[in-house]
Amino acid sequence: MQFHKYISRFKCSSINLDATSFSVSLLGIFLQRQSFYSAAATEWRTGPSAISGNHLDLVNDFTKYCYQRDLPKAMKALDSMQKHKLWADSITYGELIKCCIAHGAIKHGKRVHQHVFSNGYEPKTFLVNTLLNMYVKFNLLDDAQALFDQMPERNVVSWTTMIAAYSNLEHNYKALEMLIMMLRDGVRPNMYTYSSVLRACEGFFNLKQLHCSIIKVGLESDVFVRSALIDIYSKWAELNAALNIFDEMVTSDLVVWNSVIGGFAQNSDGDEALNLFIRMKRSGFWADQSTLTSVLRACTSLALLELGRQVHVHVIKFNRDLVLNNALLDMYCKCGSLKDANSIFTRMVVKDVISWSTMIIGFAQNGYSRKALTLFETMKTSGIKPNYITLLGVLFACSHAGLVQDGQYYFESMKMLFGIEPGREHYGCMVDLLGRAGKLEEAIKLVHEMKCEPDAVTWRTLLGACRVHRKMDLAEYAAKKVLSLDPHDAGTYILLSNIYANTQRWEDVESLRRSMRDGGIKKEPGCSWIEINKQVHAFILGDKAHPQVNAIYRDLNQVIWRLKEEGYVPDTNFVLQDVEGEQMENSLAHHSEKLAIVFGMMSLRNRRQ
DNA sequence: TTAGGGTTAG
Repeated sequence: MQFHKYISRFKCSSINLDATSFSVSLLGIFLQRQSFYSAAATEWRTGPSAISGNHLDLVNDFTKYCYQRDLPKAMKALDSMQKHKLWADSITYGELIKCCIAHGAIKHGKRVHQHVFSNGYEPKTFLVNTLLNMYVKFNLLDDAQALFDQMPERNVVSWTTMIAAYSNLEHNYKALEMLIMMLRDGVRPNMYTYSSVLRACEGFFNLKQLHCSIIKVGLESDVFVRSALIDIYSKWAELNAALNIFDEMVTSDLVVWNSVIGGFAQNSDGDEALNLFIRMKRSGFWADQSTLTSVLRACTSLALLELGRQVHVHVIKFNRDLVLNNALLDMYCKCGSLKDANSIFTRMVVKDVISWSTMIIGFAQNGYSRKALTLFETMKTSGIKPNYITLLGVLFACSHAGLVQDGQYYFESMKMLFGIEPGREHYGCMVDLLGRAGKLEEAIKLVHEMKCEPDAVTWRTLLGACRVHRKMDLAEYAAKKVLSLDPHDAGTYILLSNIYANTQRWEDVESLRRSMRDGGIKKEPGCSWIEINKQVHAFILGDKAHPQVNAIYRDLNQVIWRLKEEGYVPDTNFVLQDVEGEQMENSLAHHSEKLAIVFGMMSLRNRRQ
C-alpha cells in the first residue's frame, strides 16, 4: 500500500517539474532521486539553484526513508538536513509524523516539530495540523494547545482537531468553548467538527441548539454526523428522537446501525435493540464486534440465555476482542450460567479490570460470595488494579454472605490499599451489610458519617433492614428520608402507611393516602419472566393471561400449602392495608416472581417425564 | 495533504 503511494507520488512530481526525466520504463534509483528533488524543491527556501549535489542526496534520502516508513534512517537524514539548513516538502514531513504516531515515537515527533520550525522556516498550516494531531494522539493536549495558540492561521482542520481532542477526553466545556471561538474566528464548522463536538453536549438544550445548526447548514444527512446524533440522543435517553433520526436515513452504514442498536441496549430496552438487530440483518449487514456487544447486552438485560448462546457462536471469530469477551462473560453471569462464565474467564488471554470485576460480581450475585472474595485475592496478585466497581462487588459479596468482619476490613482499607475513596454506593453496601446482620444502630451511625449526602437508595436500604428486623421507629425515620428524596416511591408510601396503621395512627394514614392520591402515585406492577425452550414467558401480579394459567395456579397453591405446613407465615407488611385478609395473602402468593418460578418448575418436571 | 461516528462491569 505504502509502496503504491510512493510510486504514484513519484510520477506526479516528475510530470510537473521535469517531463523529460519521466519515463515509465525506467523506474530506477536515478529517476527516484529526480522526483524527490522535484517535490522538495518547491518548498526549499534556498531555492533549487543553491542546492548542491550532496544536499540533493540528503533530501532525497530523507524523502525515501519517510515513504519507506524507516523511522531510524529518516531521523538520521533529518539531523543531516538540519545541520545543512535544508527542508523537504510538507507532505513528506506529514508521512514522517504519521510514522512517529504509528511507532509511538514521541521524542522523534518532537524532534520533527523542532526541525520544521527551525531557522525561520514557516511550516504550512497543513503541516502544523499534522503536528497538532500527533500531540493529540500522544495524549499531550497541553503541547497541542500551545502549538495551536502559536498558529498564525487556523483552518477548520486545526479547530476540529482540538475540539475532537477535548471531546474525547470529556473536557466538554472546553470543546464547546472552542466551537464558539471557532465561529467567532469566522471559520465554518463542517461535518468533521459536528460529528466530534456532539458528544460534548452538556445538556439537552445544548444538543437541540447544535442539532438546529446542523440542519441549517445541511449536514444532517452525513452518516458520521447522523450516527453521532443518534448516539448523543440515546445517551440523553431520548430514544424516540434517536429512532426518528435513524428512520429518516435513505442509506445507512454499519456504524449507524450500531449506534441505534447500542442506544436501545444501553437504555434497558433489549426488545427494541433485538428488533433493530433483526432489521439490520435483513438489510444485508453483517454484525461486527460492536453490534454483537450491544446484542449481548440486550440478551443480558432480558436474561435470554439461549439467544446469548447463539450470539456466542458469532463471537468466536472475534475471540481476541476484549470488550466483546467481557460482554459475553457478563451475559453468562447475569443469566446465571456461572459454569460458562468461568470457562470464558479462564480462557481469556487478556483480561482487564472489567473482566475481573464482572466475574467477581457474577459470583457474588449468584450466591458464591466466598468464590468472589477468593477471585479478588487472585486479582490482587495478577497485577490488575481494582477500581471503584471492583470494590463494590467485593462489598456486595460480603453483605450477601453476612461476612461483616470481612466487609468492614475491605471498606476500611480500600482507601489505604487501593487508593479508592469510599463513595455513596460503597456506603450503601455497608449499610446493607450491617442492616442484614441486624446491626441497625451501626448502620444508621454509618449513614450519618457519610462524607457524601446519602441518597434515596441508601435510605431505602436501611428501610429494608428495619422492616426485616422490625425496627419501626427507625423505619419511619428512614421512610420519611426516602420520600423527601424520592416523593414518587409508591412502595415506601405503602410501607409507611402500614407502620402508621399498625400503631393506630389513622390520621397519619389518611394524610399519606391523600398525598398519594394528589400526587397520582400508584404502585406499578412488577414483571417477572422466565425463558423456557427459547421462549420468554412474562407474568405480572395475579396474571391470568398465560395459556397454562390453571395448572400454574394449581401448582403454586400446592407449593404455598406445603410451605405453610413447614411453618411459613406470609409477611403482609408491604401490602396495602385496605386489602383485607385472604386477599392480602393472595397478593403475596400470586406475586409475579412466584408465578414465573412455579412455571419454570412445571417445565422442568415436564422435561424430565 | 491534515481532522470525524458505534461496543464491556455497579
